[in-house]
Amino acid sequence: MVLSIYDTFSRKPSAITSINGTVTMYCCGPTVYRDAHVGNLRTFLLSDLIARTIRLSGLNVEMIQNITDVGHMSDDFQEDKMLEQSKKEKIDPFDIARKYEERFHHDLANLNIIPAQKYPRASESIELMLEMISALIHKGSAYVGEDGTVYFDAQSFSGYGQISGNRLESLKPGHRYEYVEDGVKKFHADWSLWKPAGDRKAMIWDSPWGPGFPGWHIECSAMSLKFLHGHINVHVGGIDLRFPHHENERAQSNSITGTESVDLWVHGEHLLFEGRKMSKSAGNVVLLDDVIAKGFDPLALRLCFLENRYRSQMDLSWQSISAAHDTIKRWRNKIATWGTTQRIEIDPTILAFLENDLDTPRVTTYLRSVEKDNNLTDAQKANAFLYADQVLGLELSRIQIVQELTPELIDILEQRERARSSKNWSLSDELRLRLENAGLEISDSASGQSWSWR
RNA sequence: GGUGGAAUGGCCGAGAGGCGAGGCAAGGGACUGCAAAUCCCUCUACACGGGUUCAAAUCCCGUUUCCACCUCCA
Repeated sequence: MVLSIYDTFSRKPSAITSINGTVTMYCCGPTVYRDAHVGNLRTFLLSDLIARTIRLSGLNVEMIQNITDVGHMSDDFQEDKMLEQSKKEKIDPFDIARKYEERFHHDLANLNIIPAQKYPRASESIELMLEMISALIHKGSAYVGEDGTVYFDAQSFSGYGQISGNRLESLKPGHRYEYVEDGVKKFHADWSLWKPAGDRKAMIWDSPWGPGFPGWHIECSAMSLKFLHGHINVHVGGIDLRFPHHENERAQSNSITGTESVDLWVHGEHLLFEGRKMSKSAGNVVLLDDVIAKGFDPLALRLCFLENRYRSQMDLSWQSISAAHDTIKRWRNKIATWGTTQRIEIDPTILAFLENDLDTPRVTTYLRSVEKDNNLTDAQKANAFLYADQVLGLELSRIQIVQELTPELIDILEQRERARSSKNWSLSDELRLRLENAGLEISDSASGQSWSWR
């Protein structure tokens, strides 16, 4: 069996395809003009879960994730997001890109996401895009407007709208915003592949149509086809990219290859915080560093995500992160006492849950029942947890990290030991409170006090 | 207006037509000098109105409310 996952295009779960035992995967990556918030990270985690499950089924994965560092226009200011942030921080736009790109990788590592094989940058793939734009013009799928902008001709692609369910006619009004007819496009749904530089001085490149910069959608078509050898088995991204980004990407790629370039379109639903989509304007943005700063294991966030279906909107709260933090800690402690096995046996139940559209909530529920089942041996329990952890990625076999105690804390611990042996309970309780405020957990037993970090 | 989803107890959330997942919080108990941790127990819900069926949270029709997307977005 292999992973079967919900395909937005066909609107039903479909078995993952592969070529000679390898699944090619493309994941829409970040625009590196700011930190990724935990909602962004939920989508990046989805790619990781897919890749890990595919490997558990015995197939290889070749995975690419792009870094958008040019051409992503901001609607508010009609300016490139990179350049906008560059002005704000008063540093070179490429330095902005490298800064947030590094932080993106840092976040992925903290969430125990296995890196892709390659993270191609849009700014380093301009040649690829220029080639593709020329090819699209040559095929009659694109045209050069009077202002020097190269547009994709939406009507040239008959399947336009099949991913999102939108129809070209229905899109006409441009309902959300006051629609401004710019008069250069031939058709309202056409989009730009290459834009002339105009007044712009930074992040521009020469092209057959004069100096300028690429449109946002073309980078994914160019990089996915190039780096995944012309065909993508699985394409992953957030639900909001379904339209227009993926719709446009599909039109571009298919016009080039003349076939269906992507087998499966997988979309992750949004994360809500306090019942609303996490966004800057709503003021409810949470970063992974915020989670860590509150003393939570970043993998507690990972567990929170795993306990919800990737296709459901989920509402995150500090309470649920805290609960997940405690659960991971308990599991690690128990596994340490059960003993880790040398060889992990396949657990068909867990594998079946995962291969059934990444049903991670069922896996975690199953693990909780294994945890409580008195008919299982410790070795059997450990095996189930460690087998699942190959995909869950919660580092359940990790021994608690022992941080150095400060001399002050050591002193308080010794004082408390003495207070306890002389049965000075009020002093003992006071000292315990001080230790707990410093982030320790104290437990007393017949053999004396012991401590651990929260 | 178009498009894609959703509605389950104090909260979060699985649900396959057929004895009410699970978690968190809360309350009670065991253990403890007291706690913490751990373990045991308790708390019986499916938006509304119809329909199909021996049987509906689940299927069908309608209604209401909510979220998201409609050329910024993970």
